[in-house]
Amino acid sequence: MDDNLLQYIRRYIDISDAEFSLFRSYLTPLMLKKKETLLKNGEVCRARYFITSGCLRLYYIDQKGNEQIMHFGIENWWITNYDSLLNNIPSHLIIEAVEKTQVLELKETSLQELYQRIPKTERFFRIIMERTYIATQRRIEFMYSLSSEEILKSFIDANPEFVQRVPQYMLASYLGITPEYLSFLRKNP
Amino acid sequence: MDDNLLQYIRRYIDISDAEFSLFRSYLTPLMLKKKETLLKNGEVCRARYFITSGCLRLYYIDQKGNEQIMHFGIENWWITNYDSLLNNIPSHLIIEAVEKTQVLELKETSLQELYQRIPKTERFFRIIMERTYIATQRRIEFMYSLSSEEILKSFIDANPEFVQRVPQYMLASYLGITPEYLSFLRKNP
DNA sequence: GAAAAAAAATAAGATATCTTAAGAAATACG
DNA sequence: CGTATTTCTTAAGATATCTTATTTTTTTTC
Repeated sequence: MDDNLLQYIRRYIDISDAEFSLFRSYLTPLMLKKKETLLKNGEVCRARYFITSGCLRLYYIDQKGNEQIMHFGIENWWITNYDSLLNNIPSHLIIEAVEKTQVLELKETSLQELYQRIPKTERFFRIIMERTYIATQRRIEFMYSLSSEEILKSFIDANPEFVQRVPQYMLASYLGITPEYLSFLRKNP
Repeated sequence: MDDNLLQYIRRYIDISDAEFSLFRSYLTPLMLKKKETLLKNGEVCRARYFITSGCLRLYYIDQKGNEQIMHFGIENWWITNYDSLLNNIPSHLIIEAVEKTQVLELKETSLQELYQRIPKTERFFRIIMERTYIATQRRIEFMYSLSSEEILKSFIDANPEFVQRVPQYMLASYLGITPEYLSFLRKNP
């Protein structure tokens, strides 16, 4: 688990073993059962979570009472509600385990301290943020230019193993279509 | 112009006048006429641009040959193609002036140097990236949960002055609808 | 200031996607 | 293991949005 994280960090910055130990000491492992939540509706988000195993989803309940999934998080991804975390506002987004999931919690207060003690972590989180943003941009472009059928097809092609892990109705929500229509699209190829 | 930039930076980090001068020396002012481009299809993006006046749009041409606008940039916003810039890949996104526009160009090579010379600039750009990401997240949530009619209405309500500045067909593209449908929606309130 | 070009409006018909409702299949649970 | 709950499928009818084509209005250009 720690090895994964270390490798992950070293993809982006040089960090000594001692520095990593310090970094690691700011992280708290949490184990979540399926359907347990990390962040509830109305709570202010106070931490980021690095997923070491399992799968989380970040979603909200819309006016009509439907769950709308913004994105999923899997192994080696950070997940949080940045808007709530950085602007100190209550979250209407919910972070919940899709399956049994292990995360490392990094409290935002700890992170600010970490930035002081190991300045290069600021670079690390800048890079993470850049990459997260780029992923989102690509996704928007995708959704803008493809029909639902094409979006579904290319998502399944790109993430065949992941598609097996989540219920189809969650996939439909993530892709912005109804489960019924997803079912229809799968049947009529 | 420089004052605007200085104020803007000081919203996020403490920076001395001397440091700001140094920062400023890495920026090159460019003046764009309407329809001039900062980034062409197929080019690798090498810089970020801080808009001091005017308006730019970032868009691509989809399979059907339609322009698809990803977003606009106005005064006091940074604009670039992060995917191309940071991954050194050719851009299929185009950055073009919607009206006469003045920008300050920050080459990526200069920025890397700046990170070394004034480490706190790393913090500044981390924060910019976070805020940019949050804006995008909010937008996705918006587009997921509202009908075209609601999206249009709330965009116009939130940005009445901006709506006057860009042609309607660009607004339609940005909001993900056809110009004809936008026209229809305006007529049938 | 007139001609050309670009942008916006209108409207009819086409299509993608949603809604509703019911039954079938799969999974979780005691 | 059998019942309860959740998830998935199917299909018909409804609706939002697009397409195409034409006309009108506005803006640009010489």
